[in-house]
Amino acid sequence: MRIKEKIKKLVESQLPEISGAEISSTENPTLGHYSTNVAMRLAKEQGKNPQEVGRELVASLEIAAPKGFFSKIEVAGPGFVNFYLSPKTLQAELKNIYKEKNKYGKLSSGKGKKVIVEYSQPNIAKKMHVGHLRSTIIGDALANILEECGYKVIRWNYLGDWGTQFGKLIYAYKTWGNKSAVKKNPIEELLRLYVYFHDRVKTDALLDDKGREEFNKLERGDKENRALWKWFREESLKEFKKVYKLLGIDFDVWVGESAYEQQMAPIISEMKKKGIATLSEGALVVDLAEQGLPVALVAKSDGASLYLTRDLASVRDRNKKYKPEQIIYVVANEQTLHFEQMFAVAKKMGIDGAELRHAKFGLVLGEDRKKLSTREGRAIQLSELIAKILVLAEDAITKKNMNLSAVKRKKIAKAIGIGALKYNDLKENRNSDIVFDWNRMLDFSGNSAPYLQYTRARLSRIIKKGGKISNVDFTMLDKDLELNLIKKLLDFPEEIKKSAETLYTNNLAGYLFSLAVLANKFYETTHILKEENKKKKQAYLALITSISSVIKKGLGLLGIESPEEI
RNA sequence: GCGCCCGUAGCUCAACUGGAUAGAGUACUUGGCUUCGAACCAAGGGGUUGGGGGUUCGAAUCCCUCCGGGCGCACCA
Repeated sequence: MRIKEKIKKLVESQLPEISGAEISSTENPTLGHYSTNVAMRLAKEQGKNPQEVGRELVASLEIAAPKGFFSKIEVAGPGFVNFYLSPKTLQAELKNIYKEKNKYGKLSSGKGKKVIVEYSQPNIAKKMHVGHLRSTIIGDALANILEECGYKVIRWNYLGDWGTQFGKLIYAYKTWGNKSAVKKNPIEELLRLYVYFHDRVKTDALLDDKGREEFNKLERGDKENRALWKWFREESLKEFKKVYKLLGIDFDVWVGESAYEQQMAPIISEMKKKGIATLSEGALVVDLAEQGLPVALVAKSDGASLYLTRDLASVRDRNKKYKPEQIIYVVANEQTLHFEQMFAVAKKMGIDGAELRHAKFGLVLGEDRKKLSTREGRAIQLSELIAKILVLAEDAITKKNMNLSAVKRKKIAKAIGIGALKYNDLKENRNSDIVFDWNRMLDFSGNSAPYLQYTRARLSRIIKKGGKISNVDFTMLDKDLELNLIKKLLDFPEEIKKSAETLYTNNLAGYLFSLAVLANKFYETTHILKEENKKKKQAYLALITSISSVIKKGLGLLGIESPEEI
């Protein structure tokens, strides 16, 4: 980023009339290392020929640029100005990167600021399924990335531990369930009851009212219902924590919707008092026509609270307690309207503080392109998915590497299997729906976590065998591939920054993959340990040390381990 | 019916948010292990970016329209 900033300042110094020259890092090295489109922008404004404007700019830049910094600046294509860094500049940059070691990539843009990332949000008394997986791993990665940018990140697991669903479950338990069955196999049994309830609703519409009734009792503090709720919640948490442990994911705050039930009455009366909420068909609603949104329901006609209302209470509470700069909700697309409404109501109520952002992601669909629903029992369970992938990973490792101890093999299987699972989601633009496909989840080749892990494991072996690195002469690295690798390393902080701003992870994943592709090319074409020129060998070792470190750190940001050997 | 998202190579997806010759993986064909770990590398074919129109130096990206898919739209979360 330093380099990019330098070029930006340089261009702006030559073009005082332009505000904010845009410099982009070029993908294709034949088009320079960096480029700018200011000449085209300027030409448009002034009605001039873009290439001519470009040539003028290049002429003045050549005088203004520090000597030897660029090897070439040229106008190309429709009027781009392309910058080619000199080998000297690249070598000097690598020297810095090498010195920074694992600190390289750390940014300070978020320093002194707090951000709450809310993710995972499993529902009590249900199993986590593939849908929760997306929120969990995207949220975890975003939290890591924001942390790398200097933010103090609060990882929040907002449990679905309140709502009518518990009324339904309690009704189902009281009607068809029994204590010993739940004790024996808590989650299985509760899930069975829940699915059974929804089956029965299809033929008996009155059941929905029964469920609401039980929830209402729960909300009013009915002792029996309270006890049941508490029991179900505890059993579920135990189950969730097992899954999180396997995924290597943890949270700072485990506060769910139930925490805000006390604040429902005051917040509802406040909305009434402020004239924001009005009665409609017995329920309390907020009109959002001005915002171009449908009416939002904030309290049911029986007085019971709703999701949206609890979310509002939570926003207010979070602002008060943590004073975050942002609250980021990592929640699926299907809830887009809910968040638009919630943000709009919050604004109307004058709840200010954190910027509220919905980092939405596409659904996981079945092979029939339909939503996988828990109610119909169609969802693939997370624990089942993880178990399967761990077995497969271990098989693959056994085939590749016979000499590992059982303990080591298990450990590596976890890194590979879980890594593949996570990377599979994180490499994609989170907006698109995903059609669930076992084969894709279990693919360990090509653009996948195991490819990156493998790349680093090979480099690690060389570094280990290469011995101590000292007195590195970076000018030894002068071949195209070597210089391209350095340029690629230079892009790392920029990719982290971009991910933090856009809340996307796919650019970072794609960056790591393209770095690994170059690294493997280098590996195949340059036999480092056999290099007879000692100075060259040292420089090669230093280069791959930096590459290995960036891959490790990049994967770490995505929540993926990269063991020294796999 | 209304709103939001999407449609790119056989399949799964990118494309720096309006930039250069639309790129990867996978599958397929071919070549490379006595050489730092072949979960790798090299080479090849594969496209009217769903159709049509518009905006401008420049469109997969923005606007209009049609076709196809997904998800929402008052007492679930």
